[in-house]
Amino acid sequence: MNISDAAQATGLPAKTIRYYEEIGLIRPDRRANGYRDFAETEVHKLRFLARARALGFGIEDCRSLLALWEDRDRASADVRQIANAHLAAIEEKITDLTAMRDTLSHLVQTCAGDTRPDCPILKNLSAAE
Amino acid sequence: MNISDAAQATGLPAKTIRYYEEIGLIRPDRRANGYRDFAETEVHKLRFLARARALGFGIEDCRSLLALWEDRDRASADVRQIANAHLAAIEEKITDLTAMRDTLSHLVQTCAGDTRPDCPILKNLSAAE
DNA sequence: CTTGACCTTCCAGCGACGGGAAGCCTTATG
DNA sequence: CATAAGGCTTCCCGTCGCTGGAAGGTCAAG
Repeated sequence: MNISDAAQATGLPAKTIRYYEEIGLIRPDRRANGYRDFAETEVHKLRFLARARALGFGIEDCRSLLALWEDRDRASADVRQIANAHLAAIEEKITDLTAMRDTLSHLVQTCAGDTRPDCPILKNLSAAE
Repeated sequence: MNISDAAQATGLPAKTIRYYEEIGLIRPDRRANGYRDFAETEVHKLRFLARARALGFGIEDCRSLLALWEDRDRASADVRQIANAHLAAIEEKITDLTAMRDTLSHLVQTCAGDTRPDCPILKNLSAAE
């Protein structure tokens, strides 16, 4: 299986797949001509990675999760701990973004948005009380 | 006013202030010895930038907002348009993060988190249905 | 005069890729 | 069999907004 087929099968760009190999997340075989040759197990790993990334896990978390996935003697507590920490980080981001959204949406609503220069948005940026 | 005083006055790290000068957001004076000398107007700009960044505006947005701020003939519509676009981007991020959080929090709750290897989190990553 | 705290510039790195160049390999067509 | 198109390879630079650190000049206190 060539890289473009693996890309098609996983939804990941070929560039990303090469990058994952470079940083040691996957280890596809090589043919005599130097082309990567993706076995089904590597494709499966790529799909795993794609889903973990879609849930926002960072690369190092993905590396850990992948290792746990391949370890049949893992403790689910280890997986849960990673997921839990990530969940907390996401919730913090949501909190921050929500605060920004509330402030901004209030400012946008109070701004006339016409040709006059008077603007509560700039006023707020200029001197938040 | 030296850079560390400006940093103190604005809450921005000195490194960040130097960076803002490098990319042309501010233009502090220089003394004979090469030290930057921050007038009150530059400090004011820095405070403006700090607040805009805290609301999540990107550097280029900050540049535009700063230009509008200094333009007494601006139209508030221009300010509002930038803020509105940014608001939409934030809301999209919140939507994405919320979806991640919902999925993750469900998975974390259904994972026993003990010494057994069985784990719905890995199961989900392995094959989301 | 020395010490230590400033200040300066420059260079490298973060995360997770993406763009594009230069060059080899394969496949389809004339 | 030659050629063209497309796929594959590696390599290097750019993204965004800083942050850390090195090497060296400057200043104020004792």
